[in-house]
Amino acid sequence: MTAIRVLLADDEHLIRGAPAALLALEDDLVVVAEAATGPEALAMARAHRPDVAVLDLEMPGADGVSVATSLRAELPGCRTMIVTSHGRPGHLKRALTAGVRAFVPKTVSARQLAGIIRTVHAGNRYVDPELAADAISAGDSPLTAREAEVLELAADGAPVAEIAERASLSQGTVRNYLSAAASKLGAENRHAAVRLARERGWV
Amino acid sequence: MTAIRVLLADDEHLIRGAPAALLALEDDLVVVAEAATGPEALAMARAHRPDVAVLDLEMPGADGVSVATSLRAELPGCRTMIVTSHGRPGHLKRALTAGVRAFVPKTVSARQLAGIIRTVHAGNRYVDPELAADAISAGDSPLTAREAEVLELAADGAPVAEIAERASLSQGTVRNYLSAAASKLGAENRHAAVRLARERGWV
DNA sequence: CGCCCCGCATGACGTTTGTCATGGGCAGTG
DNA sequence: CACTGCCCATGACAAACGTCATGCGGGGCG
Repeated sequence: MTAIRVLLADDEHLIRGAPAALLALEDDLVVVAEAATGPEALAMARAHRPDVAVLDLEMPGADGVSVATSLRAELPGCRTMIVTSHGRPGHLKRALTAGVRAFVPKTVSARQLAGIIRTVHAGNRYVDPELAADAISAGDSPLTAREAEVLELAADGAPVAEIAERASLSQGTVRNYLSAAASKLGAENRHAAVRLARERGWV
Repeated sequence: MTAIRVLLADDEHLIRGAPAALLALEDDLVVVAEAATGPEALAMARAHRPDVAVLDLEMPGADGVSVATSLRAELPGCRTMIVTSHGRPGHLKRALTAGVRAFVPKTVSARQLAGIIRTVHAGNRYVDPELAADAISAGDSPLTAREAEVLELAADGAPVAEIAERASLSQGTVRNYLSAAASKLGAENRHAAVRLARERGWV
């Protein structure tokens, strides 16, 4: 049996260090490449053609999900999985629709991670039960496309006038969307709405 | 020479896994305890009396700095150091004034971490050069105590009325502080101010 | 001591925002 | 084709917000 070839992409070097521990215990895994940024991960994947790519969700350059989509197009044989510290429900959904095979919080142990890598390599999927429950209970985003767009422009606390200009909309319209979004999310005002949408991964 | 006794506290299991790799390479370090939350870290420290405590900044229960202050009071012989993914200048300052001996980003390798642990155990300090530069250029918080307090209450987008009640202040006063804070930070409104203050670690 | 500066606190005033009613255009569905 | 839901826009009114003038009290300085 030939070993599973793994690509590790994470800007936190300590996390990339974990597989060293992994290798000491598991002899059917081999780390063929490491990367600290999104673009670097892509380049490494092209060069080394891993069986499984383990991607951090938050990386400089490009986030894990977008790397996964690129990878899916370029290297269909390569399975991808995401690890993250912040398990937002929306991110999980985005990842799964991007064809990611596993979604794992960084709270797992190296041993568990090894198991999940094997699961993924065997063609199966894995999602952390906790995160899955959150995602299901949180449900889908109730926001329309425009509402989400406007809410995103409001994310850094910009005044309505600026948002209206950047979205090429009337101020009244912007206020309407913001109001609609806030009420759909059960928020008192748009800023609280932004916060909630962020928490659920809808922005 | 007897080995350095280390406590590891981090909710991300993968990070705690790194020292396993470390142990394979370094024979003068021994991990005597691990913890995933703030309170757990304290309990473990009391039970095992480590030489050096390596604490994550963001943990459930209590953050690394508050654990460090408690530790300093209870186990003066124990040196503390902080590791973190998000290197905010303000956090570094808070940590140092709390008597923490080292402040390190998670981008370091396990080998570097080992070196820093030795440095700390020898009685020296270490701060990541990058973070130090940021902290110096960012400077001190220009906010007065009340301004910071009110800004913090405004952090989740609450309306002024609620903030006023929670701070036992008049609404006008709250608006004043918020306005002052925003202008000091160069922000257009309080929400942008909150965002900026967060980035700099001043809240 | 008298002085001034700064932090703290408040109410008043004009502006921005949230909300609601209303209406037209446009796509998808039964 | 009628219907429904989304998008875009407008105007009006009340509530929330930002800014200013003002006043009080304590610490540093001449």
